[in-house]
Amino acid sequence: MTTKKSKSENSIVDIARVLGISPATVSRALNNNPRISEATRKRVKETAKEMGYRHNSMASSLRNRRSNIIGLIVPRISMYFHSFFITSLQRQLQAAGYNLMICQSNDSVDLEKELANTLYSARVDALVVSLTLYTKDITHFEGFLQQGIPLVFYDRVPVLGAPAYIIKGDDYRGGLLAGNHLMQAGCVHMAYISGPMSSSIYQERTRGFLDALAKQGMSMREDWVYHHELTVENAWNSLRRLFEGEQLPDGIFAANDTTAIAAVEFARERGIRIPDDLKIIGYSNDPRTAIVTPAITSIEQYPSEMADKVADTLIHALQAHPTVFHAIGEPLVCPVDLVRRMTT
Amino acid sequence: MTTKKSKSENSIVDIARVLGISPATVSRALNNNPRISEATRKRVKETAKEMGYRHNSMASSLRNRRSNIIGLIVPRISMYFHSFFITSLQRQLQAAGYNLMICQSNDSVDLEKELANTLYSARVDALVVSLTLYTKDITHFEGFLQQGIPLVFYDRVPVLGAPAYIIKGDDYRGGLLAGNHLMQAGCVHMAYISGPMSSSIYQERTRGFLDALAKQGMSMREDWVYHHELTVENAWNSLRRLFEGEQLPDGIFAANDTTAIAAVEFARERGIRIPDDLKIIGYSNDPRTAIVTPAITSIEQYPSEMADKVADTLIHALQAHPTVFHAIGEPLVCPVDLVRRMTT
DNA sequence: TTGTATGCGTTATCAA
DNA sequence: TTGATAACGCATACAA
Repeated sequence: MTTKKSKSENSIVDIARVLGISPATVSRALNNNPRISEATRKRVKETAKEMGYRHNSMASSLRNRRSNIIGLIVPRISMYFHSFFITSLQRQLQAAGYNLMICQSNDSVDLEKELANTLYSARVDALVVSLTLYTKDITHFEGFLQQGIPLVFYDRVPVLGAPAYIIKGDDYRGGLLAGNHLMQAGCVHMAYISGPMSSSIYQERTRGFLDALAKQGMSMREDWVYHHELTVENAWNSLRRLFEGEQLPDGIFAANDTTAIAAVEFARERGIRIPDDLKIIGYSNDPRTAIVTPAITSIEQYPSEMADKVADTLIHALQAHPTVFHAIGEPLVCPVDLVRRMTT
Repeated sequence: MTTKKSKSENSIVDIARVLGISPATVSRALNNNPRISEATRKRVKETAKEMGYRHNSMASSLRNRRSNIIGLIVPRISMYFHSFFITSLQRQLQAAGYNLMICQSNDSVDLEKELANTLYSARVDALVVSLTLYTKDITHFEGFLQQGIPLVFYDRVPVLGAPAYIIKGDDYRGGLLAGNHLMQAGCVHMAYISGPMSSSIYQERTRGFLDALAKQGMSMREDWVYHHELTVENAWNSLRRLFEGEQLPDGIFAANDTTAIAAVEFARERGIRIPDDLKIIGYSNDPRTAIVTPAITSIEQYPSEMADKVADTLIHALQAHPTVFHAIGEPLVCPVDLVRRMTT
C-alpha cells in the first residue's frame, strides 16, 4: 500500500473530457441507463476505473433528494435484544441498498432529541426508533411526519400511540406467560421487579402479569412490586428489601434478564434454594440466562424476526408501495414465547 | 381550504426572500458568522424556526467537501469488546460534531470489501476498521490512503502493518500474562485454544503465551493447540478431543471468553473440578465471565479507553493538527490487565 | 443514442 | 455588514 496522494478527485466531467463525450452520457453509462450504447457504456466504465473515479453520494443525494441513509436511534447498543435487532436490520437494509446511521440515546431524552434533529438534518430517508425509558413527549419526531419521512417505532414505542409505523413485541402476553408459568409452578407469594412505567414495554408486561394473577384470583402485595431502571445495583437493592420481612416470596418475575441474573446471584449468596424455595423468571432470553447456574427461565422476543418486520415495513414505505405493509398507527405485534429452564 | 400546494421544504433562499435579504446573509447568520449584525442574526434565526427550516447536510457536504460522517467497519457489533468500544467512540465523536456510520463485516472478507467501497463513495471523512479474522490483503482500503482520508485500524490490525493509524491492545502481553498466571497457579500440562492465526490478535496472544512458557523452560504438546473460529460449537469439539486421551490437561488458555465459558460448562458436564483439576483463563473480560460458576479469570482490554485513543487520533487527524497524535504506521499499544477470579 | 442546459441547497470569494 | 455570483458533482427534461 502506498500513501502517495493523487491530485484532486475526478468527476464525471473529467471522464467526459477525457473521452470527448458529454457528462450526461457518462452519468447515464455509469448508472446503466438502457438508452446508452453498449460500446459507450463499456468505454466509460473502463475509463472511470482507470481514473480512480468514485461516485459522489453527497452530490447524488442532493440532486435526487434522497440520501439512501436510514437513521436508527436505539437506547443502548450493548443490550442483547438491540444488538441482535441491529445486526439483522442492517443486513436487510444493506441488501436493499441502504446504509444505517446508528445512534445511541443512552436512555437520555435530551440526547434522543438531539439525535433526532441531527438525523433530520442529515436528510435520512427514514428513521427507526426505540425510545428511551422516559420519553413521553414525542414532538421531536414531528418533523419527520410532516415531511412524510417514514418513521418506525419498535420495541419501546410511544405510550400514547403515534401516526407512525409501530412494531412491538407482545409484552402483554409476555407478562401473562410469566404469571401463568409461575403460578403453574406453584408460586403463591410472588414479587415483581419491573422497569419504569413510563415505558410502553413495562406498562404492558405489568398489565399482563397482573391480569394473569387476577384471573386466578390472586393479587400481589403492593410493596412487592418495584419500578426502577433494571440495573444490577437497583436489582440488589430491591432484592434486599424484598427479603427483609417475615414473609418471603416464592416467585419473582424480573422484567429483564439482568435483574433475573441478579436475583439468582442474590439467592445463591443468601443460600436460598432455586427453584425449591424461590422460582425466577426473566425477560428477553438473553444468552446469559443460559450460562448462569441455574439457567434462568425467560421470555423470548425474537429480535431478528422483529428486525425483518421493520425492514419490510421500511422498504415498502420507501418505495411508496401501493399496498402498505401495515397501517400507520396500527401496532404490529410480534409473538413471544416462554423458554423454560432450571429456575422454575 | 385552498389548493395552495404546500411547498415541501424551505431553503435559505426562501428565508432570504421572506426577509428581503440575500441567501448569503442567511447562511452566515445561521452559521453564526461574526461578520453579521446581532439584529440580523436574530431575525434570521427566528424566521428560520417559524418556517420549519432544516439545514441540508447533503448540500453543505457537497459544498464543503466534507460529510462530517465517520465510517466504522467492525466484525460483529454483538461482541462485548466491540459493543463497548462503539458506545464510547460514538459518544466522543458525537461531541466533536461527527456522526458514525457503523457497518458489520460479519467476519466476511468480501463483505468488508464491499463496505469499504460503499463508505468510500459515501465520502466519509475518516474510516475506522477492525478487520475480519481472515483479512490479509488490505488493498480495498488503498483509496482512503490515496485520497488522504484518515484511516484507523484498531484491535484487529493488518498483520503486515500499513501506512495508517494503528491502535491495538497489548495482545502479546495478554498472552504472556495468561501463561505466567497459569504456571504460577501450578499448571504443568497446558492446552491452548486460539483463533485463526490469520488475525493479528491471535498471532500475538499465541506468541506471548508460548514465550511465557518458554521462559520457564516449558513447552506445549502440539496437539493441544487448537486454531479455529472461537464459537461455542468449535470450542466443544476441541474440548472433547482434548480430553479423550490418557494425559489430561491441567490448564487451558482460551483466547476468548466464549471459549472459556464453554470450557467451564464442559468441565461441569464431565465432572472435572475447577480450579482443582483444571484451571481456565479467558480473554476480554466479557461480563459473562463474572456470572458463570465458577467465575472465570480473564484479560481486561479496556475497550472504552481504546475508543478514547481512536477518537483522539481521529479528531487530530481530521483537523490536520500540526502535531499528530501518533505517527502513521507506528502502532499505539494499549495496556491489558489480568483479572483473577475463581477458575485459577 | 447522445448532447445541452439547468438546478438540487449551500457557502466561499469577491465586491460594495 | 451585506450582496451578487459561482461552484461543489450529479442527473434529468428536453432537444437533436
